[in-house]
Amino acid sequence: MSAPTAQRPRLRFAPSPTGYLHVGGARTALFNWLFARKTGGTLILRVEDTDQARSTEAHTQVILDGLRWLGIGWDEGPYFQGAEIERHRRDAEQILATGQGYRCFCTREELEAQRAAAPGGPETFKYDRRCRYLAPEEVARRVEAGMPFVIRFAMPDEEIAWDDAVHGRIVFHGRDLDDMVVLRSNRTPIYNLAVVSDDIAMEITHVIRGDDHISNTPKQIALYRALGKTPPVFAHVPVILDTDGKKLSKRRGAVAVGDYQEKGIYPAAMRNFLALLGWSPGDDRELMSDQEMAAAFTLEAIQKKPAVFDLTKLEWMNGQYLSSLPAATFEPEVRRFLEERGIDPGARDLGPIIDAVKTRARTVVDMAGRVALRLDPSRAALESRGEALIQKLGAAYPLRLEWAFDALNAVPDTAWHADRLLEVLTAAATEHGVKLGDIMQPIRVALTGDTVSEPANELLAVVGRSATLASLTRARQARS
RNA sequence: GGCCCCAUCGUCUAACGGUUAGGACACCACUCUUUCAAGGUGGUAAUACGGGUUCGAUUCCCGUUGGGGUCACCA
Repeated sequence: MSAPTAQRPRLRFAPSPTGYLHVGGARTALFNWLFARKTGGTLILRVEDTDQARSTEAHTQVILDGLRWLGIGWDEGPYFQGAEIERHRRDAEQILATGQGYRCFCTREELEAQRAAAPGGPETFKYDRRCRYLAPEEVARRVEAGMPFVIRFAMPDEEIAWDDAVHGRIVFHGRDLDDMVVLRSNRTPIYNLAVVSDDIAMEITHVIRGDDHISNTPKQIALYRALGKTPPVFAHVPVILDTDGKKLSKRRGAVAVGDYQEKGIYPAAMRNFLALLGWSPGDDRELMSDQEMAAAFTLEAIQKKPAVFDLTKLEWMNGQYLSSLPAATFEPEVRRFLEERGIDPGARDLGPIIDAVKTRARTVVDMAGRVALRLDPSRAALESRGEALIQKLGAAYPLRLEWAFDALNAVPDTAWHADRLLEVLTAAATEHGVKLGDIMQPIRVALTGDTVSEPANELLAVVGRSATLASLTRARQARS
């Protein structure tokens, strides 16, 4: 019962607008996107908003924005499931009309009572199918009397199996499955029916979705059969776990893609990292472009087991992107961050500063922070990563800053460039009988509050003469 | 509890019967730069357990253990 592989695959990503865009969902979208690009297929975005209670317009926006930020585009949509209720209803009626479904008059209260009284606990409750065998006259009488009813699907007592593209063959049996409701008493469709109805209407050929849908799949396959249609290829991708092996949760870390945007993760790095979470090209490549990933992508190469989200590796990978891309790539984003911090770089060209710091930055936020420090070193007081060095040096710290000050003070503004500054500082170190590093490192700490930066002479060149001298004076006085 | 899925270094993974079990992050060491990083080189570190099948199992089968998913008039 393999899928109808049409010439061009048709994929869909179908989020529910009941919250933010989860990184797991983002990765599912990414896999769909890569597969579509690999095969020349069409990716459709479908918003599954049939849960009126929880779906909101705002959530829909957040999800679309997240996808756009990540750089995952779609070819059709967004379509809204809620707009297709009439078709869902028709499909439910067809199931009823062909004898594959039945009216159930049991009330929620009755069902709840039965569930509560289930011997093995509420989790073990299965509907006893009492309405399935109601006499036709009785059904007619109740309908006549205006009794409310739902339409249930009569689950066939047969094997339901499929060849999952990532898991291989998965086998269920109809006897283990409930006679699920497909149409509520208020005539609105239940999820599984809506999904199947939509996937049929959209001629979806490949359903790539989360692992948590595995148990829905046999139910949906049964519905395809009932509607006389062939099911698509299914590919169930595993979930993403937190460092402690638990499901990624809001409490422990960032789960929404918006969180990563705020952290200063670069979208291409995020795509690269997410793709490698549960998938690999089969060789040792890690830093890959979208084109390379799409070319190497196959459903079969997706990992069966859940992957742990390693933020450290994401940041490493992000750093790789930051240092290899031109400064102009990040300038708009850096300006945005500066603005948020109330820093106005004016007309100054940020390019050279970004180039100076990008090798050492792991996130765009980190990068922007370093840029801010070079624009105005007086902010260094806010940093404290150089504290250990200052403690270690003790009285030598202000002394070395004094040497640096004297040497630099003699350099005229017109000669204030990296090469000249290196000569001057080297001479000063020699004169006082210390290593160059012994004078460079205190300068670095005094200006940035950090022990890590570009070469100190380059740093000074970017910061400028007056700001440098002012900073050295301030740092010295603070410590003497 | 029923049904289903899963199991290689701490983490992401490669090896789809024969490898000294490879790569990456992290960590450690060395190296380069008369400075910190970055880079380069090297190192520590894994096939959950027990049975089979086979000349030979990370790989195939069964079981155990351990994780996970799911069981609504939610999606």
